[in-house]
Amino acid sequence: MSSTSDSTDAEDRADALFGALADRTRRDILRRVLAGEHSVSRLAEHYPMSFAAVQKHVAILERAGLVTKRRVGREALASGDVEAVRSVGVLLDELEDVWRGRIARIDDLLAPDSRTDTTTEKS
Amino acid sequence: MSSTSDSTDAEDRADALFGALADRTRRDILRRVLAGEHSVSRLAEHYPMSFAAVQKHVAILERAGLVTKRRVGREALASGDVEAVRSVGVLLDELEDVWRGRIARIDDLLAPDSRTDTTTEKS
DNA sequence: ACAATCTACAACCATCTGGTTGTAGATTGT
DNA sequence: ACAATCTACAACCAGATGGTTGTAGATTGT
Repeated sequence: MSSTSDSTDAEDRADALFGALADRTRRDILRRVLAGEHSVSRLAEHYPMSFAAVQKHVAILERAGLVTKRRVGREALASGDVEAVRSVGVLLDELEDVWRGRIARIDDLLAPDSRTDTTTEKS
Repeated sequence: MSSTSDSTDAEDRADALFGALADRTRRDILRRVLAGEHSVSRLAEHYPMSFAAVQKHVAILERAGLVTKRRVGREALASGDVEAVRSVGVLLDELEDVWRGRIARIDDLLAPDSRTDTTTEKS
C-alpha cells in the first residue's frame, strides 16, 4: 500500500516542476517574474517567438505553481513564487538524503537496525 | 540578442539536468543509484518496461551528469553523483537570488526601460 | 564449446512538446 | 463609437520523447 495517496501525487508535482524548469525560455521568464511582476505581453517582447507561445510557457509555469497571475484591467500580471522554487530544492534535498543513507521512510527501502558501519566508502 | 554566447552554455546543462529530472522513472532510478551502485539489468527489474527503456533512462541521466557508469565484467554499474544534484540546487539558489534582487549580471536581464526607481515593490 | 547473461544500439511507433496562425472577448484611449 | 491593446484559446504542424522489438557483441558459468 502506498501510504502517499494524495489527490495530486507528489510525483505528478515533481514532474510539473522539473518539466517546467526544463526549458530555457521558461527559466528566463521565471527569472523575470521573480524579479518583479510583468504582463504577458511585456514578457513576450523579449523572446523571438509569438505572443501565444510565451503565453503557453507562462501557463506551464503557472500549472507547476512556479508563477501566479493576477488580472489588472486588460493585462495579466505574472509574478514568480519563490516558495515553489524552494519546494524544488526540498526535492533535491530528499535525493541528497537518500545518498546519505538517511532515508525518511526507512521501512520502504531498508531494513532498520543496519549498524553495519558503511561510513566512508566514498573517495 | 542575448550576449551570453558561452561555449557549452550553462543553459544547455540546465536543460539536461532539469529534463533528466522531469521523469519519475528517472528520478526513481536516481534514488536507487544514489543509495548505491546498481547494474542496469538489476535496475530494470523494478520497472514495468523493457530493459532497453531503462537503459535509455540511465543514458539520459548519464548525459546530464547525474549518474556515472563503470564497467565491471559484463555489467555496467551505475551510481548517482550527488555533486550534480547539488549543482541543480545551485541553479535554484540563483533563481532565489534573482528574487532577492541580487542579480549577478544585471546588464543581461534588465533593460533600462524604467527610470522609475525599482524600490522593491513586491507583494 | 556452448548456453546464459548483460549491455549496446538501431529501427520503428505513438504521444507529448514547442512552435505557428487565426479568431474572439475584454479593456483602454481618443 | 471606434480603434488599439491585451488576453485566451483552438487548430494545426514538425520535432522531441518514451516506449517497443530485434540484432549483435562481450563476458560468465558449466
